[in-house]
Amino acid sequence: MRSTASILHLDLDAFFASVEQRDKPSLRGRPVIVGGIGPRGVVATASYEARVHGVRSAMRTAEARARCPHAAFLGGRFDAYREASRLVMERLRQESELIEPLSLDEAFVDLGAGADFDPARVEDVVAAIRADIADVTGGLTASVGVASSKLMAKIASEINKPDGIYVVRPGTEADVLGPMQATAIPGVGPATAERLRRVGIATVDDLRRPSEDELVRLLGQASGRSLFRLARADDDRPVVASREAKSISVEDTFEQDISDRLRLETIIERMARSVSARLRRNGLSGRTVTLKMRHHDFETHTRSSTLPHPTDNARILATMARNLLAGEDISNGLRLIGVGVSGLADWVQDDLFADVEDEAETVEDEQPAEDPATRPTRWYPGMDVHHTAHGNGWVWGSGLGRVTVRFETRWTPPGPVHTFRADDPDLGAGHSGTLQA
DNA sequence: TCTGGGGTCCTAGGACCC
DNA sequence: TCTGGGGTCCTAGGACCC
Repeated sequence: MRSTASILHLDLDAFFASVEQRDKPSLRGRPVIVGGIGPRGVVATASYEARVHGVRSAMRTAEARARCPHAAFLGGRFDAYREASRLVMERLRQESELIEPLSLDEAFVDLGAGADFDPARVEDVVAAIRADIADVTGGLTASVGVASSKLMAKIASEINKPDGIYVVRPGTEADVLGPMQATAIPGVGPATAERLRRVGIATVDDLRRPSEDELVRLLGQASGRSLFRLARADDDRPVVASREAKSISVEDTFEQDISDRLRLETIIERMARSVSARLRRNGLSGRTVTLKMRHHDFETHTRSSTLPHPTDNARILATMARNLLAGEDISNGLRLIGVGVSGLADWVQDDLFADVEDEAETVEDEQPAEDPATRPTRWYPGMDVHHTAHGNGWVWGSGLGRVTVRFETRWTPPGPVHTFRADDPDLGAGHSGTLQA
């Protein structure tokens, strides 16, 4: 723990939903819910207008619909989120070269790594950052915490959320933290909270009573020791600029359980191609292939096997994953399957045999599935579209061979709605993103 | 029409080696 | 015909985060 408040944590408010409201003027001020649209979907982000009705992240979309039927339910446009995120991270990097992104909407910044940081001026620095972020992203707001450690900066950014800032004065960390629930400490989730509750620990102050050895007995070596220190706001973890990926994976929950082995194998092959493509795009290869299976009753198993040498070859990955499926009883059906690769190396072994076939595979990387049951919907709510006569808009809804589009963009007032045939040749996918024209 | 998708880290047991 | 300890790798599962 350093003596100055020079670690900043920034968290964009209701990020996915805010980007949607920015780009869809008719949704501004209205409840917006971004996440899985299907029968088994869950909420990724709810706008604050939806949170008023009790809608939360990770809630089933069906429950969110019941709580907030008048909300707009959107499938998500990750290209747009990535672009907004890139602009935010770029701005943070102007403040200090030492920034640690945690996800698209969150990052730590080590202000102390900047040469001329003046702790007395933090509030001004943060005000400038937030003004610039709103400027470059078209109005997105962020919540910011500044403190002498990562732990307290992250906790501080929650305090005045949304669109707020909180600076923890050095020396007051333990006092700020003490009265909070133990679950305020990142890493204390439902399971840990329940274990703590059973021994009468609810708040961080409670968490300071047991000895370190008692916490280790209760929670294990790593959690016990780290929680003993974090409860006292004792945290000297550095801001770390970039971390290398440890694994790459793809998974899919089916609308209905699948027990047909051939269909599952087809899906596995498609997933192996997708993982292979991502490995190649990043110049990586991996040794361990993991097949994840979630059964009809939600019981989840993984099976893995490890190659002597790393590969990025789609056929090898697919064969390994298919072999892992072979030993499993799937007669009651699977609700989810996933293919992952770990043991990553940032080099690719020369493959003496597969070069020719690889060329062909590269071409078919990430093609849509042939299987109608798993093919992505052509028109999903929220998706950007373009019509030759009406211009740019977004899909409001679709079904029964029709698609309804609202023609408006980030830079227009709320626009009109028109319905087309789903196969209307004048209608096509638009550019997800923030570039004008 | 219960319960996403993409990750990270930790634990624990067994194999194998020294 | 043993007895032990340490280290590393692999596999499986679980907690947690956004």
